[in-house]
Amino acid sequence: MKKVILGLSGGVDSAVACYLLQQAGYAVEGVFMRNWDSTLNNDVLGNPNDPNEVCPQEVDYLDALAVANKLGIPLHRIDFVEEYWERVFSIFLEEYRHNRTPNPDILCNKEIKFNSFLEQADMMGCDYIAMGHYARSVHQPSVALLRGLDGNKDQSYFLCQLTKAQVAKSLFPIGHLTKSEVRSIATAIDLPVATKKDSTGVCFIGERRFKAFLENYLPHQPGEMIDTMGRMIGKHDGLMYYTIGQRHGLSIGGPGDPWFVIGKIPSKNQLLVGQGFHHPLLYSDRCLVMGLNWLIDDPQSITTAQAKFRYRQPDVDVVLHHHEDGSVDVSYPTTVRAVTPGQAAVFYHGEVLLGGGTIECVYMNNELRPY
RNA sequence: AGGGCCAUAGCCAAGCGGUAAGGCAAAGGACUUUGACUCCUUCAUCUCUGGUUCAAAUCCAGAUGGCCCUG
Repeated sequence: MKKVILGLSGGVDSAVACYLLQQAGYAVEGVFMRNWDSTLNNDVLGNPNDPNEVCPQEVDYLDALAVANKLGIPLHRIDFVEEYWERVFSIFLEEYRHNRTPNPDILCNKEIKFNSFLEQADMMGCDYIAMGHYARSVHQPSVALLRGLDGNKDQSYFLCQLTKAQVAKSLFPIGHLTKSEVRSIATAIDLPVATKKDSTGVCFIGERRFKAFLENYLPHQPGEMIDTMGRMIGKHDGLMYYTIGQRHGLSIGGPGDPWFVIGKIPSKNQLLVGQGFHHPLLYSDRCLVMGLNWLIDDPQSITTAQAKFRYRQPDVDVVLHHHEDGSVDVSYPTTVRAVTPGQAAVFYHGEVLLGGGTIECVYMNNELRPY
């Protein structure tokens, strides 16, 4: 009997994954990861949780425990608070300091869930690890990672930094199901978390009022908001608190269309703002992607693909031009709104995830965008 | 000092005697394992004081505030 170590989060998805693994004949053990300590990590501002109540993380643990009991598997608890801080959160903050918009959950998957966790699981003598992601792994005849079948929930975007070795060790038991199918299985077998609301927010940290949350770690650096004519439109609290294409939180009232963040000028600590969802400066037709990770054999041979520049964004047809240093120029003649440095560009051929990297800089008609 | 114009929510702004449109911002919610976007909901008795009228943001008088022109 093959042994699987499953990440049990306390949510429905991993719970149903557990059940499906059992049905498939695996010996399953659960691991609850604890990667964030609000007190230790000074997570105070923007934290909606009443410090006097049982914290949501404990609730999740108890839910995971209830699921483990219901399904009759052992549940272990592992603490990666330190690893998470050093290998995910500190990089996350560093990116913000550079006025970029990082994607912590991609790093978390790469460094924690499919690395630290995998190491632990190996020590526990497992054949595979499993997670409740909406994505599919293929091991034979060759290793591949596919999109989740539920187009609305597909989470393969977050897995773009996994190596083939990691995918080869991973099972995604719910990747071929839709969310509603997962819910009905959960209901059918009477799981205690069958109707629990989906969790969102940075994984392991949870919902936060984001700007306030960042203020715990990145102090204010007030400056001006200006429009493309150089007119002062308002004040900002720090370039790092804003992302390209953002509308809310600018507090710019008055006539005309809503205002959006359309650029950053770090040398003057100025935030560039413009009116209208379709402001021309928000659009680009090319970007440079670095830090690429490929899940296929001959990446150089890939010259066209579909891509996502943000989670849940519709696919965009792109043309890839590979540089010698491994970076890739990605062109998208159809033009895309708010492609943002720090976010991931993830490439697909149909269902297959080819690989992905981090957006470094963005161009329109060969002109660098001030992002 | 004369003359003219204007005064509606945090900001723009409809309304022209019949019981306050809309947009921006903000707040709350939905969506979402990043960050955004998007969607939904909420948000004024009309500068003040008198008067005319069954009825006034809408008419009249005065006050206050702001803008413009003339000396």
